[in-house]
Amino acid sequence: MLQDKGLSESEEAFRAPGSALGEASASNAANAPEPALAAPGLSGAALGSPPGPGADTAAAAEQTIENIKVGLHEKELWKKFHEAGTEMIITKAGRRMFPSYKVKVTGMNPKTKYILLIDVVPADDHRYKFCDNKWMVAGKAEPAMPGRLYVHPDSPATGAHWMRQLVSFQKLKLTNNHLDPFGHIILNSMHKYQPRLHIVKADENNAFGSKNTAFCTHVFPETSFISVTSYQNHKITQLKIENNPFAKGFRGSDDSDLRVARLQSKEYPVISKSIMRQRLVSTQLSAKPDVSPLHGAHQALQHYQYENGAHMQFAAAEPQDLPLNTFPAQRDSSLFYHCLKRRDSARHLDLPCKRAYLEAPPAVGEDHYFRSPPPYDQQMLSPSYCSEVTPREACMYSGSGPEIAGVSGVDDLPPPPLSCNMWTSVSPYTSYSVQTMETVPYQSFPTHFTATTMMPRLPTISAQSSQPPGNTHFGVYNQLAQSQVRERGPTASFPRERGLPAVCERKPPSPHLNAANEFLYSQSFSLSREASLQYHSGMGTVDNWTDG
DNA sequence: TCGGCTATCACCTTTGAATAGA
DNA sequence: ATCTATTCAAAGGTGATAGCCG
Repeated sequence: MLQDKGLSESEEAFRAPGSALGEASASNAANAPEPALAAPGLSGAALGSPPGPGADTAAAAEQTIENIKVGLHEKELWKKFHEAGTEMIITKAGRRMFPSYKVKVTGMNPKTKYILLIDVVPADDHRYKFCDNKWMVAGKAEPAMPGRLYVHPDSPATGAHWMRQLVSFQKLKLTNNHLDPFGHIILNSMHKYQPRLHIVKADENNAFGSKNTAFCTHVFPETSFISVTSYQNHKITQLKIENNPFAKGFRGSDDSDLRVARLQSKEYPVISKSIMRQRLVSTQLSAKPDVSPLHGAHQALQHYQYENGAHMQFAAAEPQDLPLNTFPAQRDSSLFYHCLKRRDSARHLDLPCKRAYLEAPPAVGEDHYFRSPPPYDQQMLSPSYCSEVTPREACMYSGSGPEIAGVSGVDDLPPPPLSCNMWTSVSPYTSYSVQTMETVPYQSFPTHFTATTMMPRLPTISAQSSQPPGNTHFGVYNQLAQSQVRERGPTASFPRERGLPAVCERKPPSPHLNAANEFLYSQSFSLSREASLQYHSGMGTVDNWTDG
């Protein structure tokens, strides 16, 4: 839970132009249900605090999803980690991210309901090793893990709700357990990943996967990280210890070492035996040939069939012998990556092992997986498309009924609970190309930017199966795991908001929880793969959704 | 042999219930 | 009777460490 101090700092910073909160925003109208007349930019009321009741009507008429701006909380902290090469521990039981992913959202329609979710996609197709105090490519990436989404527990909620306070994803957990039953995001160790925030509109005209679903995607390059099972870079270890309150127990004597080291102008202070050991290990590693021992072992997995995998590639990244911070530090943190129609749908891999896993998950049936993302149109990259209003398609899970979509008609009631975690599917590695907008939209789009999808890991298990095109299947797995129950279960009452109530993290227990969970667990969806779509500044809508 | 993974540990924060006081 | 503040124990998160495993 974020401390009051942190929140106030955050909001203060957010109100300031060019503040430490990186912002990302979409522009250009695209969504049919809303008039596409919004002027770019935000009103003052939209910044920092939700508009008052009087402003709602006007705001509702003008605010479209492309006007949504997202600021990364604790951007400076993220930058610190990024510059050192962020590492995130992954464990079998799941480990939280630190820094945690928290954002400030503005520009939403206060009365429209939105779903906020995060996915974590591979930043490239390499496996890394830490050698000579830096990360180096150690081979080809292992097959991607089952793609999962972390849906914010408050979803769906009104724009006013999201804008009222920081939106915290601090309970998101990362795991390396391929059979993880808790809905944590599954990653491969020693791989580089990029978290992405998706905002999906969920009003009655845009009900969670229905036609014209609008969404936008926000990526903060400084939140990229390499997943590890134990820290490799002692600098990261120290940053974690210094900044993570849970690790306060490891401060102590090291602090004196740090002070001494600073006095001695050492770049890397001598901290502890473990750090010394790490250095020795790193030194030893540096003498090893740059070969991934697992590479060969996973060759067989490269046959997994898939399609519609996202293509995303950080243009500035040099895969060879790079420190983690391959994103230029000077780059605007609010880079916005366009979601594009995938052009190269013929790119397939056949991975029997992975497929077998996906088709027979331990606790979830096949129907609970996303199977296919919609295609994306690369042409959306062209500025000439920006003002067009054409059918769009988003690869988004869908729900049937207002309960899940949050279309209750009573905006200010607590939104019905939605599972925090869902199975999506896995599209094994493809390459990725990334569209970066920085602060000058629609310029300098690299030509290699072929395609991205909002859910690049949407599975395509049945891509070449008997399932006809246009009827690909989306499945949703709901996390019913004890962790989630514990986090949001009936015992998680709210006698009062201790500490900070200003973070969208906890919500009162709801009697609808089980129903929603069951719904999500059992529902499966499909969407037309042939539907055309266009993305405007990372926003898309869904056409031709069909319930499975 | 070695790099990566896992279980376990001590330490710390967070959380929520219980209690006391206003 | 209600609300607020304080206390405390349990739960949970952290990095460190040793040992296992492929």
